[in-house]
Amino acid sequence: MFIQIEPQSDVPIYEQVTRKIMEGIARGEMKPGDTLPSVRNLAADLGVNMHTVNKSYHELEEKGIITIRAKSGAIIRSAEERALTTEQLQQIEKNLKPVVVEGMVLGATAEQIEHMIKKVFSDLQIPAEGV
Amino acid sequence: MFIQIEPQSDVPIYEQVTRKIMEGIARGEMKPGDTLPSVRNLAADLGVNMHTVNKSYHELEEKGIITIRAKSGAIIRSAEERALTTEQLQQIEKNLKPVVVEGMVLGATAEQIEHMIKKVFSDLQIPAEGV
DNA sequence: ATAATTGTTATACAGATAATATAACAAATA
DNA sequence: TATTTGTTATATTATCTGTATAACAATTAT
Repeated sequence: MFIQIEPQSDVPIYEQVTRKIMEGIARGEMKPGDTLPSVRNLAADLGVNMHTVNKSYHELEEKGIITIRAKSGAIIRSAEERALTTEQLQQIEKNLKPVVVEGMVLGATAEQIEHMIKKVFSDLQIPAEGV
Repeated sequence: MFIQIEPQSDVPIYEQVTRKIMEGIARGEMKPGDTLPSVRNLAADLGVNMHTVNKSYHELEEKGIITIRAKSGAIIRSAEERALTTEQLQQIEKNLKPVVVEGMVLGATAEQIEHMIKKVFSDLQIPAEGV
């Protein structure tokens, strides 16, 4: 697997793994139905402990992104299976708020921030509406 | 001061304080040149330790939002003093990315996310361009 | 000038989190 | 049947979070 970890980051390793996998899915490198590598294999690839990867997988499951089949493996859920709930929308907004507020206070305009979001989308090669 | 803390949140107290102060500035409740309450006073108001508030203030200073005058007090920097640097823009984008990616993977569109950002702006009663 | 306030620094402590290290278990798979 | 899988358990180390005191020196108020 293609994941690269920054050991001295302030972001915990398990969180980095979670994000990288989400990025992989967003990029389309991993598709619904695909099986994630076993926690032992991925841990060995990254040079980290099994439990660290296991924690990531459970975080992804809690977010509704994957399904863990006990003693079998983890598969990526399809878009239908993970239909966006209002709770999830609220959670996204909750996560978004402090970042946007900080940008505002530093002097960024709504246009600048919206531009960044389009950039994130385009960097992941997912066409955003009207771009 | 008007800050309310959630003791059992997964967000550290010092981070909550930092965010609430940024919100206050974004709302215009606190303006550039204004003095923040002393770390001891605010800590007493919130019922937390002095060092916890002190950590928030230093985080705000590191972000370029306030200036701490040693043994005197902390004042909010003006928009001119904190002119948005490219590094700060990159930092905002860096903070924005994982949140946006998660939204994408969960099925949110760029339009939905942009709408949330406009909502954050409007909730803080700061008019966003073209809204 | 004196007293109070301020951020700073230092030390110590307790609790939670992060990460690693082994190990064994039971179900699923080869 | 043997291997692989996630699960569970225990233990250890390090870092982070938060509190608790205390003293210091500069600023500010009286």
